[in-house]
Amino acid sequence: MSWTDERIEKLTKMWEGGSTASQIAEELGGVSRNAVIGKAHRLGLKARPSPVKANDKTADRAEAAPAPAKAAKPAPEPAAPRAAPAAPAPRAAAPTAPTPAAPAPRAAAPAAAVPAGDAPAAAPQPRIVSVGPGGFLRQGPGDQQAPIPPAPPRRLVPAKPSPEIADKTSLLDLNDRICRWPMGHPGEADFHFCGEKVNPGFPYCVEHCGRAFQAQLPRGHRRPPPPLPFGGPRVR
DNA sequence: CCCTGATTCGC
DNA sequence: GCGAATCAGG
Repeated sequence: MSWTDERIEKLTKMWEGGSTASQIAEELGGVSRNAVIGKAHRLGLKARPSPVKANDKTADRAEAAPAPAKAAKPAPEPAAPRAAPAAPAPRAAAPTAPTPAAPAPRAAAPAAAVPAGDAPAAAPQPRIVSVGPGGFLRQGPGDQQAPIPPAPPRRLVPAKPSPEIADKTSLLDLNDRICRWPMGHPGEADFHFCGEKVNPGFPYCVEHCGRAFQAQLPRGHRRPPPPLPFGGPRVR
């Protein structure tokens, strides 16, 4: 697969929307998670909370002697790696949380680059109450402007499996007082459980206890095994 | 182990 | 430019 404009667009959209690289890769199809990340970086749209990049400890005091015991590898010159990434904003450590780029007062275009080095004026920033999942900003009820990155498009799942089993005993309905004898095949839409009142002391109702527990007959008098509750192993 | 994103580097 | 391999934190 190649990176067509459409695919790039989708990647960009999902990436900025907060989808994980895996989700994006799955959605696009034909590409791996790594491919998505690599492409995203090449496109210049990086910058999302990375689980591994949270490092930012101020150097600490009372910590001198212990040997670093690190860098078992090449450890080349710290400077001059590869293509010098135009480090845009080496701004001093901001005391506040690293919230997403403050919405520009004018052009609301979510530009990837934030070269604005020094903006002394405190722009009419919306009052940020909290940061929701995906990094979008919650605002106070009085604030007008809608949150610009709207809720990230997460994958949706149906609230209910299907109306067919709505009145049937599902896995979640099981307790130790109702018969858990399976009806149908697991994985199928109408799979459910017996749901009858249990035979006290047993996990099944009286009827299914009769199926589950059978007297051991003397050798030579065994009957062929009863049909398995699931109808036997299924072949896919 | 699983997940995540970041980085490297041969192609 | 691409992406597998690798790294490293959660």
